[in-house]
Amino acid sequence: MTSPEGYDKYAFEPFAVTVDLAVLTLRAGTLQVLLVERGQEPYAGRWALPGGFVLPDESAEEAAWRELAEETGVTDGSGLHLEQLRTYSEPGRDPRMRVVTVAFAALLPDPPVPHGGGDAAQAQWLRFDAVGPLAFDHDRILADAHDRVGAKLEYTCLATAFCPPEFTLGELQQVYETVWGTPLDRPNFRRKVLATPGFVEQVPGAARLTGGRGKPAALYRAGGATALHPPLLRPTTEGRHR
Amino acid sequence: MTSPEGYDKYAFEPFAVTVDLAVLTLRAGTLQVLLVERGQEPYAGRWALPGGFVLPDESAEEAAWRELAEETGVTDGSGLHLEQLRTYSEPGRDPRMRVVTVAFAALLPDPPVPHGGGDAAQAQWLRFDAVGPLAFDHDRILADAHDRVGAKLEYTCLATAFCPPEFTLGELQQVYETVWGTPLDRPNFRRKVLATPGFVEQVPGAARLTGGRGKPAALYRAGGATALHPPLLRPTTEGRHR
DNA sequence: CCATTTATAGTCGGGATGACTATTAGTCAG
DNA sequence: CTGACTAATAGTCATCCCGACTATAAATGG
Repeated sequence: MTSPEGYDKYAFEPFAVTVDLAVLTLRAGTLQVLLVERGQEPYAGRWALPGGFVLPDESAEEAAWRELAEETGVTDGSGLHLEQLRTYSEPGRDPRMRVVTVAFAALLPDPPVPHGGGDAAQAQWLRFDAVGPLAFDHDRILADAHDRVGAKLEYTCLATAFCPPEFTLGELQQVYETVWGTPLDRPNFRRKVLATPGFVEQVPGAARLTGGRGKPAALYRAGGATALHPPLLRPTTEGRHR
Repeated sequence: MTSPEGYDKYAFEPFAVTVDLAVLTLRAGTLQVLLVERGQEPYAGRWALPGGFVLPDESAEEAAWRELAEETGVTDGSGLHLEQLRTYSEPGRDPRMRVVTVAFAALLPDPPVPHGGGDAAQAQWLRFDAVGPLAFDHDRILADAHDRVGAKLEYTCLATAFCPPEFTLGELQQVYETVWGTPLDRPNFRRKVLATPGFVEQVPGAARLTGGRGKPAALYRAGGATALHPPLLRPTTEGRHR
């Protein structure tokens, strides 16, 4: 029997606890992931999610923020989304020893962080759809992160976490299209977003030319809302969602 | 630096890893939680979520199933929903030592499990809305479980996990009303559920009188679908969702 | 100055949903 | 037996959301 009351009477096995980060961003219209190349066995030469041990005096969340700063160089977490995904604890997931990992998903706007800011190993942005098999169970973690982000786009304002502080509705739409892998109708997307109170608010006078061509677009910033009601559902493909 | 590559070179702190279970059921039209009374400090005499250590050779999921069986006496997990919630790892959450807990939410149909089936301490069903302050951070875990279940009712078929194998639409509606704490319009609920392919399927000839009074209701069982498209949103209260 | 590109405005029909009303089929009290 | 009461089921109706589409505006580059 293993009741938590029995700390003194019953043995328990200590585990190593780590965090693993699925750091996602949108670069040049593609979804990209921050990965590090492993130098040692097991899985030497393979790509892996950045991560590390949880220190004795910090929570998994704090460890995740710390690792994120170490790998990307981000110093202020403002406008940056970090969210716990789930915990992976299969006994054999690390061949060396028993490691329980708390996985996080992090979302960054495009231009920032030239990565490798600190002493950390060379972290690299790779295209999400081009990552080969990763080390450990990181394929699974990354897939779960993608699923979660895709689902949360439907019913939260999460998409703005991929955007710089000011953005056009076209850029916001690109977030949805890229993560979901589906084209969306522009006028309908616009109508929906603007009809959701608190999703975005227009920056008064400003306008930006997306790349030079076409009519200049109005600039928006994230509004105060966090949830979308009703949700912005992706085109019906029948039966999704975990 | 705390790279996972440095197992041999860098120290890490071993943690105790536990699972905690928010076991929910619907009894007599109320949401109830399975709790155990603590006999020892800290929090002696307080109610706590059932849980225990993860054993060396099992995953957190396996530990959760084992604990669930120990506390409730359920032997087959069929028609029983167990889902990982998130992991709580704040350094001070257990005053005795560093304990990282992986929390789960479990959903059971009403009549089963007279609880305390085995050797475990006296597990008791308590009304969800009447639980006092719980031990450790279990209030938070329980609240998170309730939020999660409420949200998943909107876009999954999870509600059937609270129902016996065969149930009436009235009973299914009661699940929604009890968890959400909102009354729903009966004809509209019915229309919505029946219009969602795979949510429920009718049991051919059967009918049951809910309690004796009123017109007998047709019996249904859970269909093959897991997701609801479009979702069954709760009455607009503006701004929910985590 | 015309083709191209992108943003924005607006239209139209169908479907889902909220608010109701009506009917059916039982139990229970007298 | 009969009439209240209860609960399930059927149906109506207006509104709003949404997908599909057309049209216009404002910029660029030949």
